[in-house]
Amino acid sequence: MIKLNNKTYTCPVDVTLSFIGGKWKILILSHLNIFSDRGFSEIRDNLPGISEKMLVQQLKELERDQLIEKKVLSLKPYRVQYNITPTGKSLSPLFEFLSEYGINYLKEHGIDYIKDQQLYK
Amino acid sequence: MIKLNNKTYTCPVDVTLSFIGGKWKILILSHLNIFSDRGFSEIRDNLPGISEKMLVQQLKELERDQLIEKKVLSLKPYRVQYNITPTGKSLSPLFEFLSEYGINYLKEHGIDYIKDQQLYK
DNA sequence: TGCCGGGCTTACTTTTTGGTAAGTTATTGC
DNA sequence: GCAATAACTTACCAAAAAGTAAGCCCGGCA
Repeated sequence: MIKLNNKTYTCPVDVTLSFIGGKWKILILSHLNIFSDRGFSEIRDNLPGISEKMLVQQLKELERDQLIEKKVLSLKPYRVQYNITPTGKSLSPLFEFLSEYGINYLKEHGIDYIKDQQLYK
Repeated sequence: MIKLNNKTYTCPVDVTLSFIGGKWKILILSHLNIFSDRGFSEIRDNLPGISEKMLVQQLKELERDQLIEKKVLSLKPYRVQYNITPTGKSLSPLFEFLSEYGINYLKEHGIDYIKDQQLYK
C-alpha cells in the first residue's frame, strides 16, 4: 500500500488511475489533445451523453491535477478556454492505445466505428 | 453512442475501459501477465487489500471477457489454475504505461516505489 | 422586451462499486 | 478428531460515482 496526501493506493497503476479514472476524464483529455482553446460548451457538445454537472466536476479535477488548464477570457460575460498541459499530453500514448484497442474490438464484432470529427484517433 | 450487447458506449475508449475498468482488473492482469498457473489464493495473496468477493467477481468477468482463462484441476478438492490469454496479453503495453507513469509520479513526489516481487513492472 | 447561449451551481436521487463477515465442501496434516 | 487451507457463495451495508433537473448571471440580438 502506498500513502500519498492521506490517500492509499494499492500500487503505481492505482496512482495513475486516480488522475484519469472515471467515465469521462480520458474522453475530455482526448478531446483537448486534439483541439485547443476550447470553451465549455464546445467540449460538452463533443461528449455525447455527458451532463454539465459531470463535465464541470471532471474539468475541475483535471485542472487541479494539472492535466489541463483553464484561461478566463472575460468575466463580465464569463468566457473561458481550456487547453491540455504538457503533463496531460504525456498521457496521449494511453489514449491512443485505449482507442485503438476499442476500435479493433468493435471491428471484430462487426461494428465499423467512424470517427466523430476526429475526436478519437 | 455505440451499441453492443444492449449496452451503450460513448466511444471506443469506453469500450476498452469496460473490460479493464474497476479497481482490480488491471492488477490481476498484471499479475497473471508475469506469473502463470496461479491458484486463487496465490492471486489473492499478491493483491494486498482485495477481498475474496471482489477477486471472485473480477476473475469471473475477466474470464467472461476472455482476458484470462481458468482451468479446473480437480473437483473433489476443488483446485483451479488461472492464466492470461493472448487477448489479455495484448493489453500489456497498457499495464506497463500505467505503472511507469505511476512510478514516475511517485518518484517526483518523493516516494521510491520498490517492486513487490516484480508484481508490477 | 424577451429569449437564447455560455458557463456554470445546487439539490436530490439512483446506480454502481466496494467492503464485511459468515458459511460451504472437501482435503491434508498434526 | 481438530485445525488449517483452497476456492468459493451469500447476505447485507456503506460509500462513491453518476444522472436528473432546475436555476442563475450576464450579454447579445431581434
